[in-house]
Amino acid sequence: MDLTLYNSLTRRKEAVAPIEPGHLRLYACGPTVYGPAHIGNARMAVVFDLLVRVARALFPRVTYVSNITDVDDKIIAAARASGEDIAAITEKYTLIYNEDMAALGCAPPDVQPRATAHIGDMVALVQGLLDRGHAYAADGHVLFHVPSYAGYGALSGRSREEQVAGARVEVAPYKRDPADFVLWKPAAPDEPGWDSPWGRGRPGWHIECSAMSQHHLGLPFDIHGGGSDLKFPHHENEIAQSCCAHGVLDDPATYARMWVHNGFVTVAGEKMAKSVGNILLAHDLLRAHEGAALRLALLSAHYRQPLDWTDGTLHAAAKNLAALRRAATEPGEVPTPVLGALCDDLNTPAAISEALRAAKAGDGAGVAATMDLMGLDRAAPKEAADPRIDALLQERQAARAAKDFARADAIRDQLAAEGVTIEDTPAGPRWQRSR
RNA sequence: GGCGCGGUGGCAGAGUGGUGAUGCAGAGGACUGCAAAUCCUUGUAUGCGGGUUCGAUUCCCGCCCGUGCCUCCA
Repeated sequence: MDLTLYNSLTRRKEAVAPIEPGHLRLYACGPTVYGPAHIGNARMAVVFDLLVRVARALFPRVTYVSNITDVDDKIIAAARASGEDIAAITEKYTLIYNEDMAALGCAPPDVQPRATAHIGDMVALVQGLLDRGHAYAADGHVLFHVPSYAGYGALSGRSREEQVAGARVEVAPYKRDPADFVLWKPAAPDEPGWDSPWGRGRPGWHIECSAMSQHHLGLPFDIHGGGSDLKFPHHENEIAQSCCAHGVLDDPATYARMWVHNGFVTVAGEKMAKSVGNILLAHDLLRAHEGAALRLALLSAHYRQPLDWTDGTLHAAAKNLAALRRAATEPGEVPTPVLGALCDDLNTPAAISEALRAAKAGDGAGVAATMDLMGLDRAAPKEAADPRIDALLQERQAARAAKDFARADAIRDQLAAEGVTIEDTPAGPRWQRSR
C-alpha cells in the first residue's frame, strides 16, 4: 500500500517514495530544552513517531532524526533566571522530554543530535555560504543575504516583499536587507560561545537543523517535519541555507523532498500561551492520565488540523482506549481499512474509527495489531496493591452475602469518595482509581 | 494590512458529486440486591447567498464568522 502525505512544499498529497530505494530518511525539528514539554510539543513527537511507525511497516529501512536544541537565547535566559548552569538545564529537560515522550508511546528517534555537538558542521556550512556569496559578516554577526536566493519563499508561499511589508519588528542596523537572518552571532563573555573565523560566538537558530539533518541523513533526504509555525521563518530559512550552501538554487526539494507540518493544540479554544496561563505540560498531564490515553487523544484529530484540548477529548480517548484493549487479543494483521486510513496522509480519526469497528466485529487480532502499529500500549496499568481496600471489599462481599445492602453500599460510597471505583465481575469485585 | 487554514448533530471529529463515518454525552432496554462496568437499541448536523449540474455537504464565486503565521513560538 502506498503512503501518501500532504507536502507543504507542493501543497498537495504525494506518494512517499524514498529517494534511496527502500530507505526512508526523515528529520523532525525537536524541542528547545529550556523547560518541560507542553502538549503541543507532545503532539509533534507523537505525530512523527506515528509516521515513522507506519513508514517502518512499509519500507525496509527508516532513519528518523529529531534534534535537541541545546543552545538558544531562551536557554540562556532560563539559566539567568534560575541561576542554574546551562548544561544542567539542557541535560535535565532533555531527560524529562525523553521520559515524557516515552510515556506517550514514542520510540526514541534513531538519532537525537544535539546542536552543541554539531558546531563544527554549522561553522563549515556558514563558511560555505560566505564563500558562495550568500552570506556576509557584519558587526560580529554573519548574516544570510536573502536577496541572493531567488527561491526564497517557496515553502511559505509569500514573496519577500510581502514579508518585508508585514514586518513588525525593527530591522537591525547591520542587516543589508530587512529579510536577512542571522547565521552566527557574537557571544557575550558570560554566554556560551565557540571560537570561529568570525570570533567567539554561537549559531543562529536555523543553521543547526541544516547542519544536523545533512550530517545524519545526507542530502537530499525524504521528509522534513515540524510544527506548522516553523514553516516560516525557520524552515524557509533552512531551505535557503542548505540549497545555497550546495549551489542548487532552482529547486528547494534538493534539501528535503517533502515537508510535513502538524497543526497546533489549543486549550479550550485558546492558543496556549504563557500570557494566557493555559500551557498544559505533558509532564503534568502524565501524572494524572495514562500516556496511551493522551496519545490516543492527540491522534483523535487529523495531524494537520488544529486540536482543541478539553476534558472531553481526554475522556473520549480513555473510553476508546479501554474498548480497544478489551477487544485486543494476540496481534495479527492490521485490518486493511485501518492501514488504508493511516496511509492516506495519516488519517488517524478514520483509522481509530476503523479500529473501533474491528473491535465491535470481534477482530481482536486486528485490533491488537492496530494498537501496536499506532503505538498504543495494549496493557492497562496495574493498580498498586492496597490491603486496606482489599479488606473493605471483602467486608462488602460479606455484607452482600448477608443481604446487608446498607452496609455494602456504605462501603462503596466511602471508596467512591476516595476516588476508587468498584466493579463487580463474575470473578469477584475489582477496583480502580479514577484518573 | 499580507499569506494560509477552517466553519458538519449537545460535544469531538472523518469522508463523499447521488439521500452524512466513528466516538463521547443523552434517551430506552438487558444485566445487577441497587449500582458500576459491559452489551443491545435509539434521536439530533453539513454558516449564509448565488452559480455549475439531472443532482452539492462535496466543485466555483461572493459574504459572514472563527483561527494560524508574518524573523527565532511545536
